Amino acid sequence: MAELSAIDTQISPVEKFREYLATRGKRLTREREFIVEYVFSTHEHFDSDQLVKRLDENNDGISVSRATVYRTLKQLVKAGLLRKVARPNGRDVYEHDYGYPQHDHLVCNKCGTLIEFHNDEISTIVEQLAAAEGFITSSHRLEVYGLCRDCSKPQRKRHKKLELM
Amino acid sequence: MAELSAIDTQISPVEKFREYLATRGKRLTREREFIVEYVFSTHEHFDSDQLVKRLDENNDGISVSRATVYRTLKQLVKAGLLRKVARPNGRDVYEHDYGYPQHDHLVCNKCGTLIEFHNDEISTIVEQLAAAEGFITSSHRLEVYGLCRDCSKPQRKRHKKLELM
DNA sequence: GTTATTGCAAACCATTTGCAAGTGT
DNA sequence: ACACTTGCAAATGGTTTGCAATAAC
Repeated sequence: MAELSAIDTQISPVEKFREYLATRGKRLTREREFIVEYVFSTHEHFDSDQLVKRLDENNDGISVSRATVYRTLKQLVKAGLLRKVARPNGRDVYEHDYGYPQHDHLVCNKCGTLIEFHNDEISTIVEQLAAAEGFITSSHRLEVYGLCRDCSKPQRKRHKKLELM
Repeated sequence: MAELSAIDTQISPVEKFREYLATRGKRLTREREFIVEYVFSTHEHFDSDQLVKRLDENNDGISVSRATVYRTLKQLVKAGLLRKVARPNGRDVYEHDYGYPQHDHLVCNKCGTLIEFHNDEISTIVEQLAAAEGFITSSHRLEVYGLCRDCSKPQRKRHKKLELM
C-alpha cells in the first residue's frame, strides 16, 4: 500500500493516525493519542503486555485499559504506523512502520535480542528475483537467526531458559 | 546446534528423530513415528490444527491425540527436523528444516500463495552483515510480500478476505 | 519391571468481545 | 444528542499440563 514513505514522513504519527481515523468516522481520543505518543517516543520493539504495564506506571494522569491497548494497537497496524512481528515463542511484537526506513533483524536464539540492520543490496536482489517470478513486491522481512556477540562467548552466565520437558 | 546439514541428510527423518530421542532417554513411540512419517511425506507448510485433523482422517489404524501432536511438534523443532514459522495472523506454521535446502518465500498478500526460491547471494550478504555485528548465524528467513503473477493481473476474480472491523 | 508416554479433560493465557457508562464532535 | 469509545469482566481459542492408564526399552 503506502509507497511514498519519504514524503509521508513529514506528518507526525499522531497526525497520521488522526487522518486515518477521520476518514473512517473514528475519533482521536485521549487514550489513543496517549498510546501513539508513548509508542513513538522511543524506537524499540514491544509487545502488548509490556505496553499495558508501561502505560500503567508511567501514568501522566491518563491510564489506559488493557482492552483499549489491544484495540488501539490493532488500528495502528491498519493505519500503517506499526507493524506486527510474529515471534515463534507466541509473543507478537510491534515495531515502527512509519517514519522508519526498511530494516532487517538479527535474532539471537539464546537471549532473544533483536539487532536491526539495513542493507540495500538485499532489497535489490529481492526485487530482481521477484520480477523473475512475475511477482510484484511491496516489502520484505528478513530475520537472521543465530547467536549474538554476548551469547556466542564461551561459558557466559546462563541466559534465559525457555522450555522444559 | 546441528551444523553439518549436508552430511546428516543421509539419515531419514525418523532415524534422525530416533537418535535425538535416544540421546535423552526418550522413546520412539508409534505415535511419534507416525507423525514424523506423515509430516515428511510431503513438503508443505502446516499448522498444529491441520495436522491434528489430518492424523484423524488419514487414520491407518493409528490415531494421535491433540496433546501428543503438540508435544511431538515441539520436540521435532528441538530435534532440528522442523522449523516453526510465526505468521502475523496468530497461526504458527511448520516447515521442514531437515533434508531440505535453505530457501526463501514470496508471499502473496492477496491469495496467500507461498512461492519458494533459492538464492546464494543473499546468504552471503547475510553472513557478512552478521559477522560485522559479531553475530554467528545459523539460518535465516526471508519473506517477500507482494502480489503474485495471477493476483497482479488486472481485474481477476476476488480472492480471500481476512479481517474485519 | 521401570520409566517414559499417551489421552483426556481441566487449566492457562494472551487476546477478543458484550455491554453499560462515558466522551468526542 | 448521536455515535464512537472505554473499561470491566466474561468469553474465546490455541496451547499446555496433571494424572491415571498404557506401552517402550
